[in-house]
Amino acid sequence: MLTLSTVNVNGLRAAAKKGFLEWLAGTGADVICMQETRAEPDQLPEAVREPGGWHTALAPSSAKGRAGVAIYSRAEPEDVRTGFGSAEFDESGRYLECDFPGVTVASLYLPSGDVGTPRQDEKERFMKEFGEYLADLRERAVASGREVVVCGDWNIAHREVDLKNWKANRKSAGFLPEERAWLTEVFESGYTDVVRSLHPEGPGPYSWWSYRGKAFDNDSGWRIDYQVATPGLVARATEAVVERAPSYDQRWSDHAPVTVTYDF
Amino acid sequence: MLTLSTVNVNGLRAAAKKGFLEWLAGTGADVICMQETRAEPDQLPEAVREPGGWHTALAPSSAKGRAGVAIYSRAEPEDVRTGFGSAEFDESGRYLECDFPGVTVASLYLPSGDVGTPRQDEKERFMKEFGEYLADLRERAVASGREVVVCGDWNIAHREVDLKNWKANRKSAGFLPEERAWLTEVFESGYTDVVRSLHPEGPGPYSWWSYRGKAFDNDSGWRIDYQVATPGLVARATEAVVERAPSYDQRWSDHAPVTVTYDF
DNA sequence: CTTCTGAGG
DNA sequence: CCTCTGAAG
Repeated sequence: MLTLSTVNVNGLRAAAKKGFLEWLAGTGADVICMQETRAEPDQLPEAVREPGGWHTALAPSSAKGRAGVAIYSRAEPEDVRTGFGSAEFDESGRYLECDFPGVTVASLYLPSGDVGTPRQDEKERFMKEFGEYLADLRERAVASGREVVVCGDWNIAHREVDLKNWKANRKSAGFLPEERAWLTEVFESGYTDVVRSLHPEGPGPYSWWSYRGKAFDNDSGWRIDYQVATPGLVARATEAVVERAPSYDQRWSDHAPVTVTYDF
Repeated sequence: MLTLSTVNVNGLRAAAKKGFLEWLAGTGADVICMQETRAEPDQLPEAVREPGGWHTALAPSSAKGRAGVAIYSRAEPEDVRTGFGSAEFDESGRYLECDFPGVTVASLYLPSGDVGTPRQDEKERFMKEFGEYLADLRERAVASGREVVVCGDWNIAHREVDLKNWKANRKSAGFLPEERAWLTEVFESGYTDVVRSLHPEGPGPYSWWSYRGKAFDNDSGWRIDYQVATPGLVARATEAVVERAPSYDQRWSDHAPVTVTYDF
């Protein structure tokens, strides 16, 4: 049994002040992938950087206060690797892999952008490079008989059922035709969207609600956090939940943890 | 009877969220001089920009989020003037005058600096220019039979009794020999430190406690907020209080209001 | 609306 | 330690 959680914490320091550590103490997950830690290891309190019972792998961004991914695991990883061989992105705190027996778990934070801005161009460059890496990763997994799951904030809603307001967002970054097409390619290249495979019907479950306006209270959310896995894992996935907070004030991030149990 | 308060609000927007408006509603002051408003008029909520029963004169800095002085008064001023004729400082939100019958009330926010930094050089340039202006202001007051009081954050403790830890601060900006000498000059040129004249004994009353460490709880304060007045007002000053908050959490600024009643 | 930063205090 | 800012989300 392997239970995997992924959550964009929107600042690990802020999250820790608002309840992340209580969630961590209560979770049954074996591995937790985090995104947007937005901190150097030295900036984190001890209880966050090295919580008892967990091994922690951190990949901060070279730009202070930006991005940053991490993987916490009850078992010590066999190997830890940062980046995916990209000159542009390997120091940007967006990708981290940990190997466990028979399975590689990755934490991904795909750039977010706004249409017509340099950040959106960056997102597109990332998608291109990372897509190629995913193909390579899969080939190596097949060759070595390992499974792979890439957990994280992909910053793209795949289909209309993956966001509350798809009509209003047809021209919004995160739901652009080219972004959706890219995800489709990923999902047709030997990787599967595990939550959707367990819950074929939408709408949702959403995993992100903007802090702006009343998005959370109106459940005006997006499903942009995924566990994207190779077939051996998909076949063994038994349960998926999005741990939506009970109320606005009980949130410690604008994203909710996406947790999947694998009979592995 | 004229009651005058002066207080560095350390961000009028923040202060308003923490109790400034309640203090305003309860004060018996007729005129309130404020410093470090740190806001453009448009950034202020209506209840702060135009509270009922008050006339408000604002002199924001041209640099957003910095400095800024204001004068609130129950009576409408006869005249309002910003700056003191300085090319360098007139747009910096550091000086504002309001005329009332027989008396000119000014709100002053003297720059603060750190030894060896450009800000300290700026403070020194300000002291020099403003010292000359004070002499001129006094001459005009004498000639026209008006009184003058310059209220504000002068960012200088005058004597050893004016801060808790004078020995440790002999080389600190705000208690440098040259700054203290400058204040002595002011106080020997026809202006008087009204609070000290009513309370000749120190230590204190302090008007500022750093937010750092336990300065407030230890009463490790500085007296840097003054009402500096011409003789006709000094002679009529009957009572002076520093409205130190009852506890750390009840503060809405790191400074306390300094309130003087004049039998005028 | 929130989290960072860095300047300023 | 606190309040702004501006970038970012």
